[in-house]
Amino acid sequence: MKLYDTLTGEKREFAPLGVEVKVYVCGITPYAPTHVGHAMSYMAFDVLRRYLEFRGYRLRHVQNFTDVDDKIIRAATSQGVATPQLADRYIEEFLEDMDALNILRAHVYPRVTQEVPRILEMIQALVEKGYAYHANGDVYFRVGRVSRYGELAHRTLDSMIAGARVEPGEGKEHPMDFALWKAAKAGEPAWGSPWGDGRPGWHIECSAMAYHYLGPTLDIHGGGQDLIFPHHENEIAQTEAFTGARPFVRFWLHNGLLRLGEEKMSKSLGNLVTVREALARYSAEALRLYFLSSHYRSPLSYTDEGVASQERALERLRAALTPQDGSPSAAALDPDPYRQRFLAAMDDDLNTPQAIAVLFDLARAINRSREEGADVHRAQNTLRELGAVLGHSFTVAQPRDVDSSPFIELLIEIRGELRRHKQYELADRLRDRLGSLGIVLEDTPRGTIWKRERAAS
RNA sequence: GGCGACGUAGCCAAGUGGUCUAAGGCGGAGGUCUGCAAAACCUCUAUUCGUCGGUUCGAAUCCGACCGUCGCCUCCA
Repeated sequence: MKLYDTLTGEKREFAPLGVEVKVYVCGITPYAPTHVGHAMSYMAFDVLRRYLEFRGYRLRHVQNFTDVDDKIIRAATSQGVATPQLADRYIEEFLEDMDALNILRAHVYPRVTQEVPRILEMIQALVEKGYAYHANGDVYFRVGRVSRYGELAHRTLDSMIAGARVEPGEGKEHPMDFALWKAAKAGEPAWGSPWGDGRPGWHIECSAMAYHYLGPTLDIHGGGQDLIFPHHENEIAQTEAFTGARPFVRFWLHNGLLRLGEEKMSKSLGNLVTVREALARYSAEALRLYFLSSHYRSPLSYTDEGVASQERALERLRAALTPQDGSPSAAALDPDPYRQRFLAAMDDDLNTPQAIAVLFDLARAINRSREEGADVHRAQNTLRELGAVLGHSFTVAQPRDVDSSPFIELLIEIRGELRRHKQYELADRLRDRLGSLGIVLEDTPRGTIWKRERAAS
C-alpha cells in the first residue's frame, strides 16, 4: 500500500515501524459547531483507519482537543460561560456528529487542559536544551536553531520573512519564533509555571500529546492542508528538538480543504455548513459517498446538488443488495476481479473515487446476473464487505416511525385490492397522494414496497 | 511579493508517456419490463483532456509560456 507523504512529496510504500500503526490526527478547537469541512477531513482519516485495519494492521489512533485557546476564551466570555463548559459542550457535540457520520472514534482523545504538566515538561526541556527562551512571561521557540525549519511546508525562513506579514512580537528574537507558553492576562484560565502563570501556546500541545501517547516516532500524522504551516512545521521542530530523534513522523497526510462557493469553508470566514444542517437534509451515507467520490488530497466544493446526486447514486448500490428470490439457475457471479480492482485502487494512496467506481461496476454486474438467474449471494456479500471498508452499510436507513407505518401499509393493502379489480384511477390517486406526502411506492414482482423520500430542497 | 496545487463531457470526478477513440456517479435520450408508473436492466451521451508552442515513434499525461481558479505565508480540518 502506498501513501503520499507531504514532507517528501511522493507516494511511498507504507508499513508501520512496530506492531501497531501509530496514528495522530489533529483534532478541533471546540468553540463552535462542527462543520462539514471537519466531517470531510475526519472521514478521510476514518477510511484510512478502516482500510489499514481491513489490511490486517492493528492501529492506535490519538486525536486531541485543543480546549484552551484565545477563541474559546473569547466565545466563553461573550456567552457568559466558563471556558471548560463551553469546550465540553462542543466536544460532546463533535463526538455526536462523528457518531452520526459513522466515523470511528479515536482510541484516545487527550485534552490540553488535562496535559499541562506534560506540556510544561517538554517546554522546560526545550529551554534547557537552548531551543526555547523566556521573555516577559512568554516562552518562545527559537526557530533559528533548527536548520531544517520549513522542510514540511517546502519553504525557507528567508522566504517566509520576505512574505512580510510576520509580526515582530515584543520579546521575540526572530519574527518567526512562536510561543510555547503564553503569559496569562487577567481573568484568563491559567496554570502555574517556572515563568509565571500562563497557558500553553498553540502548537506545543500536539507535540506533547503525540509523544506521550504514541512515543517519539509516529507512523502517520494527519490533518487538513491548512495545518501544514505553521502548525505541523512547528510540531516537527519542537518534537525533534525535544527527542533528538528523526523523523518525528514517517508519513504526513493532509486532506484537501472543503470549499463553499469559491472559498475555503472555515470558521473565521463564516462561510460554513454545520454537520447538523447537512444531516437534516441528507443521509450520512450520501455525505460520505460525496466526500469519498473525490480524492482526499483534492479540494472539493460543497454543493447541495452534489450531495443530493449521491443520495440517488446510493439507491443504486442499495438496490443491488436486495435479496435474490427464487433459486439461482445459472453459474454464480465471481466477485473476485472486482475485489482485486478495489484493493488496487485503495492501495494507491486511498483512491476512493476509483474504489467507488468498482463498487458501481460490481452493483451493475450483480443486477445483470440476477436477472439472468445467476447466484449473486457471494457477490452481494463482497459488495457489502467492500462498502464497509469505506464506512458504508448501504442499509435502508428508514426513519420508519412506528406511528405512520401501519397506516401506510393499510393504504398499500387497499390499493392492492383496487389494482386487482382494475380500479386504476383510484389506485393511482392513492399512490400520487402518498407520493406528495413523501412516501414512494414501487410495485415489484414480490409485491408493493414503500420508502420514505428524504426531503431535499 | 514568496511558496504550492489545480483547470478532463451539461454537472461532479478518476486517470498522469502507448491497454485512453479517457473509469465511475448525477443529469439527458431511446428501449425492455409494467395496467400506468417506479425500481432494475440494455444502448447511446468527451476522436477529446484551459490556450499556444516544444520534447517524443507516441502526450490528457513530460517541458516552456500564457490565461483562469484555489490554498498556504495570520486563527483554521
